[in-house]
Amino acid sequence: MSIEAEHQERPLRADAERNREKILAAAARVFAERGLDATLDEVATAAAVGVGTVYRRFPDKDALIAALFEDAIDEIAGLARAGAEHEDSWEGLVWFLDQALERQCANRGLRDVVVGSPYAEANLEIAKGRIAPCIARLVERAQRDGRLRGDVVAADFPIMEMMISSVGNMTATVAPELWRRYFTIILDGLAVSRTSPTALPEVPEENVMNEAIRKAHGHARRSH
Amino acid sequence: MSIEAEHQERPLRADAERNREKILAAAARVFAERGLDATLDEVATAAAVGVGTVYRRFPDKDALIAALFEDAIDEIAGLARAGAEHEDSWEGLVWFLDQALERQCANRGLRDVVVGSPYAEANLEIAKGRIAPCIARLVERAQRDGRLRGDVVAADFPIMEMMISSVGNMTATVAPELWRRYFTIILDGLAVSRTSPTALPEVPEENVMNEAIRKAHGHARRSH
DNA sequence: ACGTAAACGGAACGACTCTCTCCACATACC
DNA sequence: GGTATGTGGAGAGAGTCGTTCCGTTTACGT
Repeated sequence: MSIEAEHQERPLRADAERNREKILAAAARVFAERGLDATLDEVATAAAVGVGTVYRRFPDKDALIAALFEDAIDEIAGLARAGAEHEDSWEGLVWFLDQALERQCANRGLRDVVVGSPYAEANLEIAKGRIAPCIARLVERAQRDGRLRGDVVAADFPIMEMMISSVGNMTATVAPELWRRYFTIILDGLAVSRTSPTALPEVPEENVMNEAIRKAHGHARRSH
Repeated sequence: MSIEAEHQERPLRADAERNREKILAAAARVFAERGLDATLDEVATAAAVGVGTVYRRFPDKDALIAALFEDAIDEIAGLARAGAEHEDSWEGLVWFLDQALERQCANRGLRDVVVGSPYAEANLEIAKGRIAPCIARLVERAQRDGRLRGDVVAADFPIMEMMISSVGNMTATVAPELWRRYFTIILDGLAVSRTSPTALPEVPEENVMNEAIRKAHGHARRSH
């Protein structure tokens, strides 16, 4: 109709482009640490920018979140496909879970997206849909090879991931690798048979729980 | 000093006592379903009583929560002691975990208390302190008997409990027994050795996760 | 029966929180 | 140097939730 069918909007002014990048970087940091509940004011402050600037680049919070996490979700789907190419089916599955968990445990925002926060739900469910079939293939192959117990089902895996990443996120600041203990225990439970347990990494301090709880309340305090 | 040293305050008027009970019952129901974030207005409505009445009986929200959960926490400590009396140390441990999880998975409020919500923290930490040593004894005994893998530690158990109960609470309305699958898998991972996996209960529907997520957003929706 | 202390309901208060808008002011680019 | 573009951040607007207050009702002793 008008001038030309150029969906490409005119390039941003140099400073605007610079700020856009600062915002994305800051948002990535803030959402990773605090989860998707973090305020856009926090993001703006972390980017050394005003909130208004954030809203000039991204129509609303959901759009910013979608822009940040669409790639991350596709990356996970890619990992699942890569795992399927491992010659050993069990190790392919374990490798995929390890990689996915590493990301979700280090990034509270990513976990929120995957587990399903109210944010950007609509914008990201198509992306999330791409993961399920990949996992299904990984699981079936490991079961055919007699390595993965036959009574688990593909749908169990997202649930176990969210279970493990709940530990990961809770203890992220206190003992960032602690989730691997429970991941190892679960893997030992998923194997068809084994003669002795796989060695566990990083013994937890007597009071990780308490410290994690204390820290968590620092940022999520109720009013009173 | 005065009239007499009767800490016992004069008995409540009949209707007041009746309401006190209605409030406690309603609070138990509401907190079990919605967790400690539930409003006192919700509790009052569920008790068919005004908020003012709740505040006449309990100085504040924390006091109500403490009144409700102090017993529940002591009960868990009791379960741990009971588990220690089982002749088979492994089965004693499993029995205790099962009992504790049954309670925490059916009761989101109890889980919040144990995992450490900001509510009534001060009021209940003494009660919580009674549990840890009981678990330690259970764990050590099962390890001495060579049934429980030696590289786990008592402090791992509260963490695994919170992991499993996170599934329990998330899927409570959709598939209330689903957590038992992951409990079983973890037990298989905790045993020193086994030749074949323990049968898993209740296969999850293809989309439990999604439904659970959808339901969860029903009650915890952000503003927008 | 009746008077009064006790209890009641629930509107409203106050103190937050968080998204998003608005506009006087600054800046990059032609 | 002129102007479209971009900026900051105060504050509007819509919540949420614990707690209080007080006009009304009710149980209970006399």
